Amino acid sequence: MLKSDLQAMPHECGDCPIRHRAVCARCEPTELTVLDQMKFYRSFEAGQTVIWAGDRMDFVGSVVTGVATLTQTLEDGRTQMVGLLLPSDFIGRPGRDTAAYNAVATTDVVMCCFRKKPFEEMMAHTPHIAERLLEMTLDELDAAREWMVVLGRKTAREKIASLLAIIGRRTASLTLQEARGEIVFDLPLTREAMADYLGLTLETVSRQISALKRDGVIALEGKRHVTVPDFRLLMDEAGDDADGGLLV
Amino acid sequence: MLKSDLQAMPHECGDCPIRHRAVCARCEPTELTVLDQMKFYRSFEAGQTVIWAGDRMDFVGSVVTGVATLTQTLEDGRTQMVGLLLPSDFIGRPGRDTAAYNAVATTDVVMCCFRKKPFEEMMAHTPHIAERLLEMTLDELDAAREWMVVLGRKTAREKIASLLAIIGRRTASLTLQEARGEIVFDLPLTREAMADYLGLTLETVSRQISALKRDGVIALEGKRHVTVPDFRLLMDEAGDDADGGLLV
DNA sequence: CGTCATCCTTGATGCAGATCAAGTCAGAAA
DNA sequence: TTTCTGACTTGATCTGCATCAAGGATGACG
Repeated sequence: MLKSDLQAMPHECGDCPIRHRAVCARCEPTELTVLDQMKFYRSFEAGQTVIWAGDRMDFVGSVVTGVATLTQTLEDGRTQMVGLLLPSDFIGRPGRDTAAYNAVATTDVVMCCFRKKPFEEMMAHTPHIAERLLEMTLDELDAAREWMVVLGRKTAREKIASLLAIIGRRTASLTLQEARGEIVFDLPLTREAMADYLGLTLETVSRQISALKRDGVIALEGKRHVTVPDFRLLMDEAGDDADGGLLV
Repeated sequence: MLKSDLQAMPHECGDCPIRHRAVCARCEPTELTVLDQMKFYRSFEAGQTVIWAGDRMDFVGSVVTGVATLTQTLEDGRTQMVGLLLPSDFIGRPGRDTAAYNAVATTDVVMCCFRKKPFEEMMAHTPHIAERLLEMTLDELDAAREWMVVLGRKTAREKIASLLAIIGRRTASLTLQEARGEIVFDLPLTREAMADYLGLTLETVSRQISALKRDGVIALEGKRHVTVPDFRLLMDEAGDDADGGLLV
């Protein structure tokens, strides 16, 4: 655990897998050089906590590989996931010095971090970063609003289908599959994490996944490896009007 | 309707009621002069639609007075509110040319608008605007995440209490009441709109409001005028761990 | 090889909130 | 005044998901 915290990752920004999608996407070579010198990598094992809500947070950063979650907990233990962080997603809020949510790695995760202070100073001088961060935040807001529709108005079956569609589409875009016809991916979340995402219990998640399997909407190999024979069918089950093009 | 669309509002930015909270909050006098010349006011009557999802949107703007809602609708008519726009809140997304959601005025509303193109150009040259917009968007994202917890994990009674607390706190901050002890306000939403906010039916909203009244958590005069004798008590009913200081 | 823990599935039952169905109330129009 | 309409309330019943409970599968580790 300690070891992994400090483990160095000898990446150059130039061949960074999230170079064109992360907060640094718009930076010019000279700006990138500065960032390159500021940045440091941190690794987290699956299940490890990145930060607790309320704790002092002196860095911001991007998920390079892996999946992490943001969750909020009520005093009696009910928990709701409020963010699903995939590669290129940003964590931390400039201008705030404590974490607002629990962040947990659900797979092994590598993050590219910057100490908050220098990053904020750089933001003030480098419109390319603030610009990109605004764009990413607006995208996240759209995703949060789409998610609110799922939480507020969809049935359990539709919720599961929606989540599978989101993960499937994002995975497809990373692996250059097309998000139609057959797509294949691994679930990066336990049943419980899916329940926390969707405002359900893990039993209901399990039942609905079994039902979708029984109805041929998905096929499972083990508990995590999912094949969607017809993505169109899955989208229908999700109950959206449009094809959900917003989320990416 | 047409008349109200075009009605001019002879405001100077200097004495604008949302001057210090809106997207222009950080602008300097010279920048304000430019905005002052670009801006135009639009008024909407209660119930009037500001814009339909998917429609071309060639302006952005701020709510000056009144309350509007953003809603998303599934094909079978299920509706979820995804944004509640109070004075100083921003509507529209720079860089996008169609509306993503339905926007409806729920009370009479006055908006301060800018044509999108000139506003975007100004944003590119005026970091103060982009800066403030980033900050506001991050706040909205926090609010959306808080809302997700409400939608996903709270009971009907807690949902109602949460909504009353949010409206009460915001109203209090506008009218310089303190958000503790007794506070008094008018609901700017119908029962149906509250239901769409909270992912409930209007019957359940009505029943839970009656229950809170019966239990002395709130008092009602007519259907809309609410007195909260002890704001602390209402917060307890909302089931949050903290005092929800984030939302404002 | 067993055993232990974690994650998951499935069944039985209960209940919160949805749905269906009458009303009530207050303000506007006639 | 009556009538109408839109917003709201309340009651009766239904149902989707939660809850409670038991057991299965897989992999790590002795």
